[in-house]
Amino acid sequence: MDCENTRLTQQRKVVLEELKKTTAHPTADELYEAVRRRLPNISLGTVYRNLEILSACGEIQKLDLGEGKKRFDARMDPHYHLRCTQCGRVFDIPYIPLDKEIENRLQGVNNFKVTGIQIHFDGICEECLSAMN
Amino acid sequence: MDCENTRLTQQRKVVLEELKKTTAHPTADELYEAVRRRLPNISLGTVYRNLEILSACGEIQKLDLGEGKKRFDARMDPHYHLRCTQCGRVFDIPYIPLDKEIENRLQGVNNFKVTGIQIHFDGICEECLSAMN
DNA sequence: TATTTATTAATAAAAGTTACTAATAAAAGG
DNA sequence: CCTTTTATTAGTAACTTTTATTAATAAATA
Repeated sequence: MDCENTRLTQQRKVVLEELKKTTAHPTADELYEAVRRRLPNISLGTVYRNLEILSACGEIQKLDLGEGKKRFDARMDPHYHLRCTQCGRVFDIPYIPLDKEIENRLQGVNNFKVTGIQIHFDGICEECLSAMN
Repeated sequence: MDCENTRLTQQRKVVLEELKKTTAHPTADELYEAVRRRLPNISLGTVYRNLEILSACGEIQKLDLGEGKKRFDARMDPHYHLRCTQCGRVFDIPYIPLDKEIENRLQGVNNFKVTGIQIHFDGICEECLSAMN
C-alpha cells in the first residue's frame, strides 16, 4: 500500500474524525451512519475503502472479534478487547505484556516464525452483570 | 441447542468422518467438496447445518482466524492455531497453559467477567520459510 | 404399520465486503 | 493561473460466506 500518494479528502477526514470520537469500536456500517450525518452523499463503498486505506497506513486498527464483520478502532496504543456476549458491545482492556511472554514460551515448541499474536476476550460487561441480579 | 433429539444421519456421519480425517482445518466449502465425493447429492446447506449442530454439541470446533470465513477442526484437546500468512494454511500449535495465567493477570484490572480467551497466531510455516531462501 | 418429528436437497435470500465505471477533485507542471 | 495527471468519489453491480425457506424424505416412536 502506497501511503505517500494518499490524499486527505473531506470524506477520509470525516471518517477518521468520527472514528476518533467514539470508543464503541463501530463496524463499517455503523460508521457510515455516523459519517452520513455530516456528509449525506457519501457512499458505503467510500467508507469501506477509506477504512481499508487508513488501517493499511497505520492510522487506525481493523478488529475481527469473530462476529463475521469487522470493527474499527482509532486508538492505537497497545490494549486488548473484550466482547460482551450479552449485549455485543466491545470494550477496551488495559494492556498487560502478554505478547512478549507468549512469544518466549513459544520458542522451540515449533518450527514456525511467529509474526503476530491475536488475543481477545469474551465476557460479560459490568452493566449486563448487574442487570442479571 | 437440543443435542439429545439429534439424529446421526448418513450426511452428518460423513461430514464428521471427513473432518476427522484431516488436520487441514477446512472451511465449510472445502469440506463440502470432500463429502461430495462420498455423497454426491448432499447440498452445501446441509454441510453448514451439520457443522453448526456438531460444534454446538461439542463434537467439533468452529474456528475464526480473521479470514472472513470459518474453519472447522475435529481435534478437541487444547491446542492453538497458527495461520501462515504466506500460503494461508492453518497449523496446530501445542498447548501451553496461557489461558489460566492470563485470567489470573486479568483479575482486578477491570470489572468484566471474562468467560473466554481467544488466541491465535500469524506466522510463516516451515515450508514457506525454506522456500524463501 | 401409522404417526410424529428431525432432516434433507434445492433454492432463495441475507449480510458483509469488494469491484467497476464514469465523473469529480486534488495535486503537479508549465 | 491553466492544463494535465492522478487519486478519489458516488452509484451500482457483483461476489463470498452464511442462513432461511419449503416441500419431500427418512428416522424414531407409538
